[in-house]
Amino acid sequence: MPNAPTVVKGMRDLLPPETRWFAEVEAAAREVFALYGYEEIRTPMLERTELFARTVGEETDIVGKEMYSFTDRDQASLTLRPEATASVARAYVEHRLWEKPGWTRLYYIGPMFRRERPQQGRYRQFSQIGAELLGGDAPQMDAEMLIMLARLLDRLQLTGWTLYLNSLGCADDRRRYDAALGEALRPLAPRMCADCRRRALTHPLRVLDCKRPEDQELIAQLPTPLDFLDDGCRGHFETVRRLLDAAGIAYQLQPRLVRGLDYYTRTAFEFVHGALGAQNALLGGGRYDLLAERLGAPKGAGAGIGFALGEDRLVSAWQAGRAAEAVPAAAIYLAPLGESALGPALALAENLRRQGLGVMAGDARWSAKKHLSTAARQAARWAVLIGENEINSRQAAVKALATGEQSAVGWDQLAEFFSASREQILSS
RNA sequence: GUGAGUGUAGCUCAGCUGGUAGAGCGCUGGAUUGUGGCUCCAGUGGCCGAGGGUUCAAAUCCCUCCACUCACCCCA
Repeated sequence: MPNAPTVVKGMRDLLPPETRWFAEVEAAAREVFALYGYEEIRTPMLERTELFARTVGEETDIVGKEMYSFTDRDQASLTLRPEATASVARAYVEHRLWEKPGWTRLYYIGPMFRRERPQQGRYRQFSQIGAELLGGDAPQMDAEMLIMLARLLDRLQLTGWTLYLNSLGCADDRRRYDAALGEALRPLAPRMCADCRRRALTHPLRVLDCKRPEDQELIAQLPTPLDFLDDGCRGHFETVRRLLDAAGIAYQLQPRLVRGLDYYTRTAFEFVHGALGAQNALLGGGRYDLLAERLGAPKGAGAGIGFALGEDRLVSAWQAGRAAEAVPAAAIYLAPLGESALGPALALAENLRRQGLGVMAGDARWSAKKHLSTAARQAARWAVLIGENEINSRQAAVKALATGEQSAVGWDQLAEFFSASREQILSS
């Protein structure tokens, strides 16, 4: 097929059975979120470019070079969302959600877009599952969110992850820290790698998570944000840690953990997983006490904490530890033998579906052999053959594909037959 | 944006220092007139990523481009 259109670079088709893994992950997430009182929010995939520039940060890579932006016909600059926290914060402010009683708990599931060079675990369209807990600055919120995340990963029976925890401090701390870091970096930077020398000027915090072993010794001499927490932030962080300990959530203190988005303050965290290659961040998040306020929420009402989980990465890590089992799209395979059987056969299938039984049919022109072969390879549990004999006797030929046992079942007894068999299988 | 690796059948790949294309899987049919996943047999299937160059001769050597992958960067 010459010149046939192909998928856009960095984007991919998710086919069965992979779509099934995604659906399972999403169902588990919804289930766990509900246990903590979270409800779903759906915001548009398109936002004003300005929203991301103001919240994510003008200087970040995401805003600087990774956004899919275009000018609409009315000259408005619009952008395909690179992340959803900004959108949720925007909606929180726009609909004055702080006026509702209690903290606001929202979760979302959906595609995000960043124009990066694709590689393992990194796509230009990728799905994130995230949640935001808004309306307060209590350390209890931070702990609740991390506990919920640990529960979600447990619910998915995912193992092999590590929680990294840090505190970046509040705005004042950050200012003092940035100054001190710049100071400390001046004599050391010339001895570091080219990337670090560049980062020392553009984004000093980033120097901290340089992976070059040669630079580690120098980086170890640099101050970390933890050294500059004021009493309030230190107390906040200590409480979060105490609550995690009490809940039995293991974590690693990672003073050099840095978050990429500008709006983060205080608690920052990341769950990494060993089976993900270079892009090992399974989910990341943190507190953003000023985000919503900057978008117009009254002072104090906009504080919150949130996370985003890379659904594609989660599915990939999840699948890495499981054997693929053949699951039928429908348990019953209907084999109409010949065009003349088609009418009654389809009516029968429809009757079964009315009882909640899944039925998939094969082409009436196929041979019985081809039907059985197809049924078996589609992992169906039963094949129901309807031909002239069956129509004359009003008895369907039902074959259990696992055992090969075949029996004649009256048309009216079919639904009952399958229901009974299903219970038998489930109880055995 | 930078670097490296790889492009041969629908898929996974073989094809040595140039002589004009192969396997396994898949798919179709048969062994089995209405009975399966196994087995056996047969068949189907490729402008060897694209363009140019060297040569009597290029999948193979050289150049350019394109695509994919991984890594850097950055992040979920």
